[in-house]
Amino acid sequence: MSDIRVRFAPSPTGYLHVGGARTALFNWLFARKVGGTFILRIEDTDTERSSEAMVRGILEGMEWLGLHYDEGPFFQSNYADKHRAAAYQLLETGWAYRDFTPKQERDDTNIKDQIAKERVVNPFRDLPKIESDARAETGEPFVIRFKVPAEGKTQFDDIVFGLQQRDYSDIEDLVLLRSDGHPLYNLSVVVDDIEMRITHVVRGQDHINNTHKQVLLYQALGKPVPKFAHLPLILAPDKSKLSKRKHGEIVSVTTYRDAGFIPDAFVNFLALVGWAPEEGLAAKDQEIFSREELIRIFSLEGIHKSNAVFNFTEGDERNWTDQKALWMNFEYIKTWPLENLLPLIQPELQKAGLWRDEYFGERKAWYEHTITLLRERARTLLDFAKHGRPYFVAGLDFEFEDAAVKKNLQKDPALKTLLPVLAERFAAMADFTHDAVEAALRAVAEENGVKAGLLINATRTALTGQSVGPSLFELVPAIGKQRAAERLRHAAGLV
RNA sequence: GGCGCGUUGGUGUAACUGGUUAACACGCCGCCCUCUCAAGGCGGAGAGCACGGGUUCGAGUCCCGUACGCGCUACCA
Repeated sequence: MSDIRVRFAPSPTGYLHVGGARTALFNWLFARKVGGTFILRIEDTDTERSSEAMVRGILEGMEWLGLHYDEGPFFQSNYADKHRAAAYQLLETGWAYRDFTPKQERDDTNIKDQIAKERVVNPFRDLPKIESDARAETGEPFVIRFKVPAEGKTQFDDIVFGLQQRDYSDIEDLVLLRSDGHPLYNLSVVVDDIEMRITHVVRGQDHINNTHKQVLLYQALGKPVPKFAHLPLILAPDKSKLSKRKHGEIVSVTTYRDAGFIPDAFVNFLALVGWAPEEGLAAKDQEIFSREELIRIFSLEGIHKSNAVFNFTEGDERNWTDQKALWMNFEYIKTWPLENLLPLIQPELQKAGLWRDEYFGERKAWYEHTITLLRERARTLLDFAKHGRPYFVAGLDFEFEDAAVKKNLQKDPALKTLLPVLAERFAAMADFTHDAVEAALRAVAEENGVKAGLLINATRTALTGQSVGPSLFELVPAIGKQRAAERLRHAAGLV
């Protein structure tokens, strides 16, 4: 195992955002690739916005994606003492100062804007230490601010964005400790990353500005600066930042779990937004990658700089999320090894009350064959219970779609007599196979002077209640002789 | 406003250190197959690489400017 250590550090917002999921994924891939350590740390220093329930959403998302962490979850709030100590250390070493400006004054946005615009130097910045200590002694409230040097600039070489520089004059004296003694984000992050010996910080591009501040903190604390890789953002179709408030459930990965996505498919999709394998590492134009392949070919250098758009149509039920993600899921359902797929389908059938343990035993062959039939047309895992219901229930415990009944059963009154005829023919068959069923059905059609198609489509609806589905002669044997005959007789009543 | 970053078809991406008619996938359209719907096969439309200048024999690839977009600009994270 190498000594490379990375972390994913979400704030507990109650759900794992797709952008966050990709950040987690890239950290995970990188760690696995180099044999490093992947750490999960919950940034809950803002106690007002944190709760256990909020954390659970994150954990659930990680779990579903299969992004297992080697250490954690750590909770940043547990280390507040260390963060505070660091703030006081910086105060002692002269890298920070007490700011006694009353809070009300600071909360006034007009005053704040003015200070920012005119680059007003904080009056407490150079308050003599003795005086500062004395005022603190009397109980006068203060915040601890970092003292950004007057001249010079920060710089770091971002793995994705290249050399980044910032004049000190463009960085404000950030608050390290609130007046209630609460440590703030930039300080906490740096102290924790030092403590956890993080070597590579891989996070969203929206943190680039913070990074300059953090570099300063590392230096003031006399610690080595880790390497940084900032990721481009994932935007909504209107190019605005993807947010739950604005875009709803589509941003939460649990939505994809609940919508019947295969986690590997979603991971595969996510990996390809903002990143592509470097030439030669993967087959040209390859897009389907297993986790193992992704780990093998992943590199931070392959991440690109421009933001990506997550393409979906609001209000469109079929294209409720990115079409390529949808396609990817379908592709996995269709082509994944059956033994991978089966464990994901079982819970879906159980939820719908369709599961029978004999699918593991004497009905195994039938079950697996039926699943291979259904997977051809399933777009999500949910479809196995939805479209598959007629295959798994006894009798007539499934829905007849109105449109299907109208289109295929009520199309020709002759079906009223033909369906029972077909039922009897089926019931009398010894060999209920694809070819035998086809021969029987075509014979009935010919004897009665109707087109086979009429009977075929009517039979499909009779047996499944649906107008679409697998090839009929595959379908009928899967339903079986008994149920097929029974459903055909029943359907005659619907004509 | 300030600071930073970005810009290849509708979307995601490709195009070795500048070198043939800018490639692939999703989506879209059409044809074939066909018992339905998909899938699959074949074909097509769709960007001349944000725009304007340069450098060069030659630029999507280098330089400058403009526009647009995005991020950050808290005693939030």
